[in-house]
Amino acid sequence: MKKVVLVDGNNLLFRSYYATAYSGSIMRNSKGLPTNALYGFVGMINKIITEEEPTYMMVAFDIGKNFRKEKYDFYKEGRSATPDELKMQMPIARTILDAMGIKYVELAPYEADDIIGTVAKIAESNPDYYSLIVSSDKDLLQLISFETEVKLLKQSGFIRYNEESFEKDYGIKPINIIDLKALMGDASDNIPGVKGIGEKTALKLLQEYKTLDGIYENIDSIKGKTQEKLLLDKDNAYMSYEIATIYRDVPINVNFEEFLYKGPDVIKLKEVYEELEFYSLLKNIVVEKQEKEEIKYQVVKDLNTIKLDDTVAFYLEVDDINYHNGEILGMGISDQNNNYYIPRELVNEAIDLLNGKNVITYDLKKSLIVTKKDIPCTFDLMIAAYLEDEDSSEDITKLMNHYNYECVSYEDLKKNNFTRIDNIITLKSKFILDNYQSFQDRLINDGQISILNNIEMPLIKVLASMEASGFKFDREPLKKMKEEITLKIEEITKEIYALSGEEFNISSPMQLGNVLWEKMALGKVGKTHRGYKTDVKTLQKYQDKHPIINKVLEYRNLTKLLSTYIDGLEEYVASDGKIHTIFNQTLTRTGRLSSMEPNLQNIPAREEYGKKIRLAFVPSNDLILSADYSQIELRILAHISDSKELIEAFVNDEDIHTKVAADINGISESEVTKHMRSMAKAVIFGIVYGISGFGLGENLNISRKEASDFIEKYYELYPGVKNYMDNIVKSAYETGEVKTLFGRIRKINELKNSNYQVRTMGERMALNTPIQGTSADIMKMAMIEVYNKLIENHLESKMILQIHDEIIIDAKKEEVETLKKIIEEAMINVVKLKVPLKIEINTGINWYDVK
DNA sequence: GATCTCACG
DNA sequence: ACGTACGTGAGATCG
Repeated sequence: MKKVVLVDGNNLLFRSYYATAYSGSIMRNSKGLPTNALYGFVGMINKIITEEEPTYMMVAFDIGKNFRKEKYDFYKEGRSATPDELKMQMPIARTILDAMGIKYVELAPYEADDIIGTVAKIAESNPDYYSLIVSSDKDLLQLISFETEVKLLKQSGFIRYNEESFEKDYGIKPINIIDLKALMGDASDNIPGVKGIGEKTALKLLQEYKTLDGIYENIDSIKGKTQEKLLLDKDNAYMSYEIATIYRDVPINVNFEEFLYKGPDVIKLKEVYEELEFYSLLKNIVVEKQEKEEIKYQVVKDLNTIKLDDTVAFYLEVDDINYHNGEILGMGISDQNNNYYIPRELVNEAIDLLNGKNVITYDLKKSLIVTKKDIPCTFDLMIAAYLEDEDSSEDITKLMNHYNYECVSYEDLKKNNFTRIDNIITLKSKFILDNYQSFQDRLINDGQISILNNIEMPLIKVLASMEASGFKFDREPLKKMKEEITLKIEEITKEIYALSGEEFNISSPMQLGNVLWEKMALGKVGKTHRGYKTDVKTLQKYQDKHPIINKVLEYRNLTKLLSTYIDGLEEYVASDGKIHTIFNQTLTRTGRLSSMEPNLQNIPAREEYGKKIRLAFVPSNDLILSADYSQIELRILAHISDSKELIEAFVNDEDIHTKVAADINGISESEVTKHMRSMAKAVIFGIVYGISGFGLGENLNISRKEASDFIEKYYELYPGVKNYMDNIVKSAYETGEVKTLFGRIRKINELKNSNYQVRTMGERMALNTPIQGTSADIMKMAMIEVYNKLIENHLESKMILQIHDEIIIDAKKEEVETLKKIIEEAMINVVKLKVPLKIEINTGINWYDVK
């Protein structure tokens, strides 16, 4: 017999909340998050598990609308609202259950009782199962049967009821709990029952007449006041009967294997407890030692002793996370039969042994940079893991730990001065060899193998070449700027102190907030966790209130330029006078690249003064050339939404923002003002992000109503877009993921979250990712093409940067014309959409001058 | 280490 | 009624 334990989750949460809440101050973690209900909840769940040792376990929750309430408003009326402190804990209870390895089920408009009733009913149809229901709610007693028991929780301890013990206690059959409720009502749920009949009378009646029907059939033999009351409230009695009946056919797919209790994911559980600061519970978690891979390897002294199979994995360790400054520590090579450790002095030669083999590694780009060699490699596990939504950080050990390879993290390895490096490196190459195949299979199965083979793998050496080339940096233009800014900051600081009447740290949002919004009372603004909001948008709202606001804005502007860009960038200038960024190819959730140490994708561009930072970015050849896609995301939107109007506009090379402005306002394009055009532009961008009326209103400083009307109008004019938005969200809910035009997948677990906010964010991701991701795919393919063409044509000009829809070339001036042709050809023809792609190319003697 | 702010597409 | 636009990285402050 297999035991199915069914738990009323809401009941447990309420019990544990109120068990401690009345005392006044409730338990919270250091961030102020209330945790009392969760702490009790976890305790109860643990107790259930140890006492009952379930084979299958499920926790049911109430969520959303409630069909009883929909039909009868008075149901549960008068109940005091669930306190916010408890509400906040509810979604976390789900997270805890996930980490505990316990399945939970919730489905509006049903209550937890109904879900439990449904599962118990299905369990009853399997002779192998018997069920135990855990709750303090007596309603659930109606579910008791030969195969189903109820553990009724009491203030302390519990009573365990089966058919027999229930009948002994109550003198009626379990199912007649419904009749009992129908008669006596339930004050806590506001079920009326028959006025004036309580538990005692009701039980006596049921013992005699068995059921509600029985009572009314024999109403004549019931005497006096009781008969009067029963007749008066007959309708109420039957209505109460209906409400009290647990609905046992909730439309859920019940697969008991999903309820199988296999114990917690200790790593996840630890994380959750740490967040909640459940230290006493943390002590009880035992992270089982993963089985240690015993690895045999030989330290290679002579490369001639190595004989490799056709398929080999290698892993190269470098002594700095930022590999541009790193030295090779050593290399591991694994094939089917052997693991070799190659000491650093032999690495360069050993790489030649890989020629002609099927070579697998983790983080090929790093190896290309540090060896400065062309390494043949067909499969980068780091990228495969990224595409499969697994750990793909620069530290391979995260992925290894996930697959039970015990391996010290890179951070700790470095702290220990890279001791035992030979053992660790060979373990890494062995791990790569052991696991690449399953990732390859997964990529083939989900259709992402072409993303790997045709986009990401060829892109690796393009990025490596860009990083290695670097962007030449001339400190000279910034020197004057730095002096100017430093002086100006001093000045403004004094002015701010004078205007506010006190000295404080202007860079501290907390102190600044207190001065502006409390002491000076310049406006009513929103709060953050720590104090008042002081961001640009908030400040701008009160710009005219007091001259100090503009001073603060200027202070912010200048300190940002100084610390992040002027001082910040200088630190990254290498001995060759260039800045070598690192492109992270396995980070963003949409498929875009990111750039770090330093980030060259966010160098000031929008504001004239900040833009002067770009004066320092100079060619190592003759010119900086920039090629950027015009409105690529909108063109992609036009394509994938198949919007007739948008496609036509792009095909005719119309100014899309002007066109939309004209359409929305019902005027001709020549009548569109600048203002109208920029409004339209904001609407269009908003749409791509999954905007709300509120959001657009905030952004454009117009009323929410006006903003909503704008959006509405847009949908009317471009029904294809609206249609796309609805469909993509719908399919994302069905499949839990979205894809780009080329099949790159993004899983969106947020859509399964029980929290409304998280879910709507998931919907916006679903909307935006195919657009942003497709654009990223296209740009990556174009870059590969440009790179290959540069080599084919033996050009000395180098691609050095990508900023999402733009590439930057360090150009030789005599190559500019050829470059323009090559780039245009590559970027425009990389894919055929229903709309043409369009690019713009500009050059300048430095990055600032590119126009 | 988390939070706030701000730079980019 | 909720809370309110997608994707990033970095510096300063705070606890």
